[in-house]
Amino acid sequence: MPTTGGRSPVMSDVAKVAGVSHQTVSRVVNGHPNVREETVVRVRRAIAELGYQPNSTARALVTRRTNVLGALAVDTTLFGPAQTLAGIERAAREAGYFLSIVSVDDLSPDGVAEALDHLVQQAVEGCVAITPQRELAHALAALPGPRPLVAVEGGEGAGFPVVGVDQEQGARDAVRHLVGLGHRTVHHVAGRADWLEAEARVHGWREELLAAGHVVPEPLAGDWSPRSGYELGHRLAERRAAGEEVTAVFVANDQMAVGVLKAFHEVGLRVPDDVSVVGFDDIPESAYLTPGLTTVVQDFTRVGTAALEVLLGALESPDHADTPVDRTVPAVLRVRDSSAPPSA
Amino acid sequence: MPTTGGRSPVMSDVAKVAGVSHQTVSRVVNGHPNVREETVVRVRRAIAELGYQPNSTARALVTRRTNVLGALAVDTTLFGPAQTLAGIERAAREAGYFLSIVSVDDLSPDGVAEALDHLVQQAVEGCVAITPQRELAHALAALPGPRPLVAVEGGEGAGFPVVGVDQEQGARDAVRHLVGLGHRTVHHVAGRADWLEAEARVHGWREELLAAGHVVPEPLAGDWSPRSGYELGHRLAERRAAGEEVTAVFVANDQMAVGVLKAFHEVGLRVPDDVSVVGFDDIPESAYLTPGLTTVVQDFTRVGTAALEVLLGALESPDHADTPVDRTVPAVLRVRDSSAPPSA
DNA sequence: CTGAAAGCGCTTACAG
DNA sequence: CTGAAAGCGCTTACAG
Repeated sequence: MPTTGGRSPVMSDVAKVAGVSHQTVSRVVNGHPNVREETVVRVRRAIAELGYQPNSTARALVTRRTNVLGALAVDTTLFGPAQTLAGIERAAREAGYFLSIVSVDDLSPDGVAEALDHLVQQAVEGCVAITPQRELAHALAALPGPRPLVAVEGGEGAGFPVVGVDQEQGARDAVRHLVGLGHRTVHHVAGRADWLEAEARVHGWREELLAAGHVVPEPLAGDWSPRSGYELGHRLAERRAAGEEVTAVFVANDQMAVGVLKAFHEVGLRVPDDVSVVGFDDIPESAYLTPGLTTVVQDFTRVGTAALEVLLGALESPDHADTPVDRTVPAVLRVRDSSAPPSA
Repeated sequence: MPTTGGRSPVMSDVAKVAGVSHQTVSRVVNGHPNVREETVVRVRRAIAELGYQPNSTARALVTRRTNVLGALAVDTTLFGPAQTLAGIERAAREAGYFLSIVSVDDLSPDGVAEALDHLVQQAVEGCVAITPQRELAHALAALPGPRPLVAVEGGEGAGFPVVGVDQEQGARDAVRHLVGLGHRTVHHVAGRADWLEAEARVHGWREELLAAGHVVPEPLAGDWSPRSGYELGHRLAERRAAGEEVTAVFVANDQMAVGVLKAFHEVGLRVPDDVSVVGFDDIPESAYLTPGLTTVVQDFTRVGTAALEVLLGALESPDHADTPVDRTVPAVLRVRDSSAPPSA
């Protein structure tokens, strides 16, 4: 068996064993036509014999293509971002790309700049950014960074394509469902005020209520956490106890809905008999809460896939980078047991 | 302003502007000593002026260091793996490395081999593998792949360091808590049989029960999902209705515990009055379930950090790569409202 | 169908 | 303290 003296084999080692030049090895490795079948076989055999692995760094240097895509994630600890990231990863791998991730903990301009720099240093060919916060989306637009870039759930009009779930439509569907059940108004426990998704859901909720000719109560500002849902649930219960008409609540995510449910349970408010509750996200637990939570499903996998599709498109035809692509994934209402007509 | 005619500036462009050789630019970029202060200033200025970014690919080719670490993840959609990955990412970034992730959907030897190959192709300098399934851990040990490698929650004795939470101790603590409350036995809803963590929790549960001189009931095999918890919860309720003594249940994760809680609620079994329930993981929802779930906390962030520490150690001293550094992060019982003494 | 030459953008000795 | 030379492992024209 041929040896390379301890170091890992390079292309010319394979060439030597196969009795050809290293260019021919390169042709075989890259599947070029115009190589004699017999030569291909000989080279293949030499490759297998030596356990040769092409050096991707050397290839990248000359082709100027690193084959790596970047993902800028905000908090992969949250359900949505984690799901989306998984979808992106899978789509990237299937497209033959490597995926390098960097999460940004620090949302200050400096923090974001540093994260972007991390990606640029790595010479990613493109990047998808999960940018749910308004601040982040703006920083991204202003800063130099990897291009092309597509944003997930970021704000529109920032100069790059945006892919995301139709938050407003999802919120409207939730409210319409509740209104259709006969509720005369719907309260809202909102997500973090600095998140664009929270804003869009507030907007959809308000618009739908207005369209139905109903009163729009003051929304309660949460932070996505079960704890905030719990606290605001108690706040709503107090309002109800004080005489306000609280018969239906649209909660901006399922985790907060868990807290709302607990608060209502503690004060003896029955769901859905006394108050209906609708969430957003459809986390795995939602169907198995008591009662099963009516919610708005976001298909994060599809968002991830769509984001990568748009990115790949921009990579292939940089000129058409602003071609209109299908960037919005519909949200789907899933009715379970936590919503019902108001009791008479 | 100097131009580079459209292409991005390279080291020799900077050299020209600064009036030095490109080697001197290299010295400045890499912070080498023995460069005249005035020269440093000139070079720095030229770098800023041109917006020069060193080409990491070219550097990697000659230094043979890519500065990228790999992460092999199994299902980043699950709570634990996602958290761990986030911890690894942060630790890698702080150590100055890039992190490339590849998730493996297909657990067959071929699927795992492909995922490993993806990492090898990328010339990662090291890799951490989140390998909760027995099969995956074994495949990893048998297959060629990136080295050094550290496994998270993988099986011991596979030839590489393993970092993880002490599952068995966590399970024992949960059971001891329940037994200490006065329960004469504790039932168990287990996780997926092919997961090492599920196995370790079963083992800890059994050992503790045995140590306390109690009967060990047949465990019920779930799959981590709320749905399986729900179905098995009903199974347990039936057993109880049939006269079996079911007063305490240790559920292998919180998501299944959610399902168990729902099942018990449906048949009118009160928690903790009739049956105590203890989970595992401490997902964000757990404190806000009804009742608040007693559970075993896993510090995934710490696991991720520890994994990277071990990997970095192996990178620095390859000779001591097999030093026994199997690191174990303790699990911590968090008592809430779902566990209480058995009713008389 | 195949090989000799050049070069991708750096770093590492080696001189001076 | 600084520069000329060589080379990392590939791919891309260019010949033949």
